[in-house]
Amino acid sequence: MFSNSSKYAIKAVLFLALNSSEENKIMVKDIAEPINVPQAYIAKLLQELSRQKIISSTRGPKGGFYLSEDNKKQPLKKIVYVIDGEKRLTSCLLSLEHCDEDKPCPLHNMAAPLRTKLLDNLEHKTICDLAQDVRIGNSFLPL
Amino acid sequence: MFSNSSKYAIKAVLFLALNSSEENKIMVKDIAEPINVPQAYIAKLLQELSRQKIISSTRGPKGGFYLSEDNKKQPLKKIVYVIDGEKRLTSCLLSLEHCDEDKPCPLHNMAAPLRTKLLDNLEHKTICDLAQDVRIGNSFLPL
DNA sequence: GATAAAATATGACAATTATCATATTTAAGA
DNA sequence: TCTTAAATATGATAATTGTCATATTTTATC
Repeated sequence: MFSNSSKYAIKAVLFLALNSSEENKIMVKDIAEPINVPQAYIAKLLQELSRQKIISSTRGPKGGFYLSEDNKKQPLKKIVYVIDGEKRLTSCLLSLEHCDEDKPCPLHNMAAPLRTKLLDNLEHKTICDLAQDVRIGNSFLPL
Repeated sequence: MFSNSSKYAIKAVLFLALNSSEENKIMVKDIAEPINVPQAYIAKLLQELSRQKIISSTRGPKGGFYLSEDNKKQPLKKIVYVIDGEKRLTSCLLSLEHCDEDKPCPLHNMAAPLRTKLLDNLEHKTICDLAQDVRIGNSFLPL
């Protein structure tokens, strides 16, 4: 479904949503440990997310990663698209060129509606929605 | 979603469902071409499927691959499980150990019901169901 | 300014997955 | 029984993804 990298990225961003703010930046080593991802690996992903403006960062002493209010309003889909690329979630289940609603491939009718629904969820669920679910006990850590 | 190998395997099995029978076996080279998969690659997959009794084969002159009546009644899920393993379709979306209905991870509520439905479809849709869809024009080739 | 603490850029290494090649075994038919 | 045509077993190579290491740049503070 998602690549390992996307899973790690989602975990990191959710952690930031729950624990960081513009006034409370978090260093990569303090992110890596609680989300159970190797530090060097998550560092690379965080850099990419930062470059793509999905998360925020400042360097130097007292620096670190955090989510701005704007960052928190982004849909989950953005994370996956940046890390895995769009195709991973949207291409035909059999990777056929000529599969669409008019000429559905043999798996299309069975799976496409479900995937469309998933895409829709990823598009409308924001980072802060996810964080809120955790806060009110609709979903659970640890990551 | 599925690995490349699973996609290839599904295409090959569906091709056999539509074109082979115990009396009409098909050689690997005559499968590879119409489904657009490299011959050496699909050969290896067909061997694995045969070993797992998902398809049938005989060697020697006049040999080849085919589906027995029993083979055709198998659900799609079998193919994917044999090639990709069960975990690929059933493990937590974030690969968390402690995610289940009681303690759903932050993505679980959003995605798990959809995946359950997909699993259910894969379990109940048989090879011959797929072939029938093609025959009656509910879905389309080429593969 | 000098120093130190942080992210950033870059690239090397490892593991997994995809792809290709070939020698061996089996079965049909002359 | 010999030859030939097929799958089978095995393993080599290539590409992608995941993992790790480190030199560079930026910024805060003394």
